[in-house]
Amino acid sequence: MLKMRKTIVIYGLALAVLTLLLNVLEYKFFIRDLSMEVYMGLIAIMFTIVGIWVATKIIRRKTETVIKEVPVLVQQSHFELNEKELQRLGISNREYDVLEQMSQGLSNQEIADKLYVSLNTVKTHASNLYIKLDVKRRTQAVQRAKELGLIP
Amino acid sequence: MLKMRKTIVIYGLALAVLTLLLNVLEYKFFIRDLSMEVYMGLIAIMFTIVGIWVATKIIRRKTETVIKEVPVLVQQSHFELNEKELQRLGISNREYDVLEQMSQGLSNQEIADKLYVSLNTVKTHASNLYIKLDVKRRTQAVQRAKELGLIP
DNA sequence: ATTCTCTTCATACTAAAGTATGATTTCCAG
DNA sequence: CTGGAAATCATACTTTAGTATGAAGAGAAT
Repeated sequence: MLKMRKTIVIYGLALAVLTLLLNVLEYKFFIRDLSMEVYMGLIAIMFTIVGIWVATKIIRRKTETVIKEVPVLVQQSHFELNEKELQRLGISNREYDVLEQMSQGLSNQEIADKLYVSLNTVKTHASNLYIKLDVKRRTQAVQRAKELGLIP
Repeated sequence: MLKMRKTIVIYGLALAVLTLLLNVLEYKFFIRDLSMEVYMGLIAIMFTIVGIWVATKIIRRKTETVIKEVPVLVQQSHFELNEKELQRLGISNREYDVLEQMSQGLSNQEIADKLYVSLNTVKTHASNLYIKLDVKRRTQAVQRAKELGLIP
């Protein structure tokens, strides 16, 4: 609002200066000889320019901010482990580790290497997992685990 | 640019109308009696308003577009098959059938029974799939296929 | 007509997965 | 301190998965 007042002051001054200028021109160069239409046209154009200038001064600060909401697909960033299900099914820590690696598509041997245990150990954990998840194969285990929110 | 031309036309018309109006006023109501300053002031104010109007018409198009990225969790509720990938990888119809059943956690034998083909046929399709998907195991194949949008 | 892909299937393997059982150690709770 | 769960591993075995190779019919494309 402070700037508004400033704009009005500037506008008033500009008007005064132009009026003076026109008066000076009027008496010094006999512009009165020109037809009224041309005279008015000049003033009109001048003040249209002034108007545009004023408008830009005012409106520049009132730029319409169009907030365009662009939907961004987020790949499952919100996974939260369903610990209740884990407990309910009685899945142990190590079994869960194996399940995780399984869901990454690793073979039993690769899981064994990653977890620093023997192949047989992984097989045992896997077998126990299948019983607890009530499935027969690892592909089903991964499917079921995802359904139950045990893995992302 | 089309809109610019339209604005100019409107402006020209407005100027003409106002000039005419002033001429009519001039001869009918003896406005000439008013001092030149007041007369000019009125014209100035009028055309300042016109200028502002023109300016708003022009400037309104300078809207600041703030692109706000809204994260949208897509729970893959509506799956749309990525046929381009299927073609790119050269996966045949039958191979895709096997892939689908595979992702359901079925064994090769179960898939064979479901598709009314022999176990060996399923194995062949599976093997070819692994080559095309560049994976080694069915678990990885399912994973990869999901990433590529081949299966839900 | 013949080349090519898809589909089917077989045989013969190798590799991996999965089951069953038992043993050992560690660690926690009753 | 002791019974039980958890974790580890082994041996032995069965079942599935996966590879390699070849073959043959069907249909589309050239």
